[in-house]
Amino acid sequence: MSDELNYVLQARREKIAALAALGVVPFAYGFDRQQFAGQCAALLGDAADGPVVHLAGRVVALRAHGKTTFAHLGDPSGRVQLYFKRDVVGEIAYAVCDLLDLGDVIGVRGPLFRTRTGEVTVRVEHLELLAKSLRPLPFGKEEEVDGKVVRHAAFADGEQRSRQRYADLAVHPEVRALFTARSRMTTAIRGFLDALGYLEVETPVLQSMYGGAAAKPFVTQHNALDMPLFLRIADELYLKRLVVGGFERVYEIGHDFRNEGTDRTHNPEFTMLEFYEAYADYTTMMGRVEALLIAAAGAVRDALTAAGLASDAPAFDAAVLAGPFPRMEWLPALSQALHVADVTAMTDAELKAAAERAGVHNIATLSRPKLMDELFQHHVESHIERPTFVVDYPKELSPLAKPKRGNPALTERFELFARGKELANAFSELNDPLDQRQRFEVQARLKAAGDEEATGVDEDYLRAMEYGMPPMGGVGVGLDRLFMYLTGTAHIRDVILFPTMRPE
RNA sequence: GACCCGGUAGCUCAGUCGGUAGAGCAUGCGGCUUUUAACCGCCAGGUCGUGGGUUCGAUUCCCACCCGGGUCACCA
Repeated sequence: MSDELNYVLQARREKIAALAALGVVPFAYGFDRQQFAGQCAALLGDAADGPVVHLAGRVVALRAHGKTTFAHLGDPSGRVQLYFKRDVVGEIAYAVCDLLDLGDVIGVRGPLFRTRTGEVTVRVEHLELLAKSLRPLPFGKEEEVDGKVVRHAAFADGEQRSRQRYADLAVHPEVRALFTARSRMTTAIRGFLDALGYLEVETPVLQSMYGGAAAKPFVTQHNALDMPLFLRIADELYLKRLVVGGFERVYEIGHDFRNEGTDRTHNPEFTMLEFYEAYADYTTMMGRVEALLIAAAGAVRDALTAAGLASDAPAFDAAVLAGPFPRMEWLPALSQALHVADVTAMTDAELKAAAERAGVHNIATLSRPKLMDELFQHHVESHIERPTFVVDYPKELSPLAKPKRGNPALTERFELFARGKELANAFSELNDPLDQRQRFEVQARLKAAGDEEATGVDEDYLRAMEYGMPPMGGVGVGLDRLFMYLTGTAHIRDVILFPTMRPE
């Protein structure tokens, strides 16, 4: 998009001069707003005439009829019609009205009344231009059909809507409502954890050693210290240090960064919730996750309902979200899906043949547990529709989880799935520093062998653990994906205000 | 990273089997003092993503690149 002034932009700039000739400054310092558009209907009630209102907002529709003009003013509460009549506002103000454009930010004052067609309207007596719009916002025209708003020639280019989210938001109230719902969801999650005595903390984004997950990091450089720093790929190791320190229930909501490709479920920076609770095991955490999800869904449902956006998305599905969520054991579920008595009894050749049929790639390079994991993803995970806990993962797939009591081949780990996607991942956390050191060393060897996602030995973390780390349960929840699930949104870019994109 | 699709006016799109492009809305001008996808009339508006190539001539065909989307790979 060029910044050269085309005829449209030029015309708006010329209006600045015309306004100056009328003695009007096109950019104000403030306005004494006393009501919102959404209140007007109630203020007028059934009467033909109502009280004077002071409103501010953006001109979202404009219809000039010579010596009268109709417009709609949009503000955070909704929109209301404005009626400008030359005999009422006066010559000067009407001249200003004639210079109004779609998108201008204005303040108005005047009494409410009802038009011939019954619409609640402000009979504008006083008009203030608060910010002249010098660039046309991509408003579509709207009409009401059977009570529903139909938008014509709307701003539809997904790329531009993401790049210019300010314009997307300005012309699409329902997009504002969606992001409002996201904010309410986060608030509800904070409230849920705070009520349980959790402490919200902040841990480093810039780390000299990254860990807590397997992912390629972003690297940056600290000039004064002359050293490389990594953007965190997980919060986990710092939060668990805090449990050692005596903060027994901690959580953090923040961005993690992973240097990977983008697609409909991946953005290089994304919002992660992690929470850790001393003396809890994964069973306790399962209950926490279930209650947290229900609380989050309630907040999303309430916010969307308030905006008139009730739908059939999962947040509105009482049956799905009532709990308790079904539980499914990893090994028996896989055995059942493969129609065998015990998947662990299958030979390597049988597993590979099954993987072949499932369309798994690079089968030759995969270990037995990885093959089984691929089969699990293909045959089980992708078919899970309603929120379901998958419990007790094989040890090889869960390097950070404690062995399962009574069956050391498994770990005390669960993941929550819905609509075929992972929503949460949790364990009874490993708190044995000797075991932890061995696992770090395995990672270090992988890293030395060229594995870009492996991490090194975090000596400081081991030192913390050696001081004595209480047993604890820990959970990670990707909030972008949780919100996507609850709202039925297909693309992560549609739930992130400013998704990562190449520059134009 | 591979493959497929797309990029034309401010917005939404059409089109040119190769002869420098159209519509609706928006903008500008004129008319209209209760309209609501307001209406009526007139005008203007485009390096057809960028750079090369073929050609008398390229927005159209070819190549490369840029940006986006989709599928796959990757993402324990």
